Amino acid sequence: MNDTHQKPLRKGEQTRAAILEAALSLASREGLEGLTIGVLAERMGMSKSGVFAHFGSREDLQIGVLRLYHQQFEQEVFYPSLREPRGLPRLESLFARWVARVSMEIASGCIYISGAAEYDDRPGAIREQLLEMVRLWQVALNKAAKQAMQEGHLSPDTDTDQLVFEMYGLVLALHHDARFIKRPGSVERAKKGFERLIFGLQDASPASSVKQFEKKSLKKISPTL
Amino acid sequence: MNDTHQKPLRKGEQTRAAILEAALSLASREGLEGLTIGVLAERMGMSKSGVFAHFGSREDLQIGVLRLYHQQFEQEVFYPSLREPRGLPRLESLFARWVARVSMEIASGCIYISGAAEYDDRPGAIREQLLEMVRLWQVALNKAAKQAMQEGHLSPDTDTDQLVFEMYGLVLALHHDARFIKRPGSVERAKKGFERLIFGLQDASPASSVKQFEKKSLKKISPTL
DNA sequence: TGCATAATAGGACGCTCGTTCTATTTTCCG
DNA sequence: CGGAAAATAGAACGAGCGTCCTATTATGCA
Repeated sequence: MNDTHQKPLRKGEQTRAAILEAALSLASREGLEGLTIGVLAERMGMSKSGVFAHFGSREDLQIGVLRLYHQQFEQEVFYPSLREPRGLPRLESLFARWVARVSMEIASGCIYISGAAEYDDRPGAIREQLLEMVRLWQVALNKAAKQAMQEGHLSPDTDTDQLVFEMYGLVLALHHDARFIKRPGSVERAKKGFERLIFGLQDASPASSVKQFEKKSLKKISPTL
Repeated sequence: MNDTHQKPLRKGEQTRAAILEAALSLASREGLEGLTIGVLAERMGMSKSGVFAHFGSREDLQIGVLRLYHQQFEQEVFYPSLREPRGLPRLESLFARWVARVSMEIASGCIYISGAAEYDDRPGAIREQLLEMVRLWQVALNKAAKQAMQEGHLSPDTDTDQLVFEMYGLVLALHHDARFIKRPGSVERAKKGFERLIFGLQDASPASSVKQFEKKSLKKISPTL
């Protein structure tokens, strides 16, 4: 009953972290559902039970992987973009870093995206955890879009939910074409799509020019746009 | 050596077809990789070996499911759209029917999309089959887009690969938000995205008005577009 | 109606999985 | 250093998997 357990000792946490790293790399390639304790143990040079003991169950391991991924994503994509000025620059940075990360992950795979497919219809703690993270990310994008509106960088009538939907679509298409079809040029297409998307949403009213933000020129799909 | 085998008898093909239908329904929910012979047999009220005998292997079963899905997709989405006049009407029909099918599949799942995630990195006959089908579909969309260009419905400089990329993105986002996040309104967002996409690509040159195709009005994201 | 053959059932196989139990080794603090 | 506690190994479990083999039942043509 009384919580008399001491702070856990060093070695355990250290290997636990190493296991989680290996597990993340494995889950990126094989999917969270394809992550297997046996293979993980082999890759770690440990016994199955040795690995297992660090997590109460496979599900806890998977959730640990999820949390680690989330942490990396925040570190690499979200936080650095907060250093950009709020408004369109920050929104652009979020998208650019997101695309950069996904395109670096082409060989391994984005767990947010592959996980969404795996846990479509599979209730449980893993789905819940993943859902929360993806929601958080979409909310962050939405907030940045709303700020861009408030700053006058985007039209005041912008439907930010729609904007985030389409941004997500571009990244999903990138992931799909690059990773499944293995077609080159997908990164450029995602960027181009975003430029076109933003171009159509920039505020055309003269007042907005006060914000020292000139309407970006569009390397367009169609010159007659 | 000599092919003296007769045309196979009726009953076998009949149950084979029934099994494939059940397998498709199962694979839609659980994924192709989650399709299991035991569960399938149970659902069919047959023995595992009874089911198995109709296919040389699980892989052949999965490929059969894939082919059945493709056939349904063609029947429901592709062929009906060919009755629309070539150009933008046909392209719009393809997209609309595609979206309609995916939104009806929200409870089960689109195998093209879930399969793409599952067979990202898993070489073999299944991936090859799936890849061919998805490529075929993208080529069909591309062809329709090119025709819309030739008919003067879209600007002659339209990058159709880019257009198909973004169309695919919209459907992927629809699938993601509706099926994983279970957020309502995704269908409308996909349609809205497509309208915006097409709006930006319509030919503004006066000559194009000859084609009796007026520039569609846009229920826009942003009224100041 | 018979009879070859197709269709199905039942059981067993080898494998991998997550998990548990117990024993052994390693770690780290008093 | 010594000894409690943590970390790991090793073996075994029960279940589910695809597949194979052999018997049994159902089918459909002569």
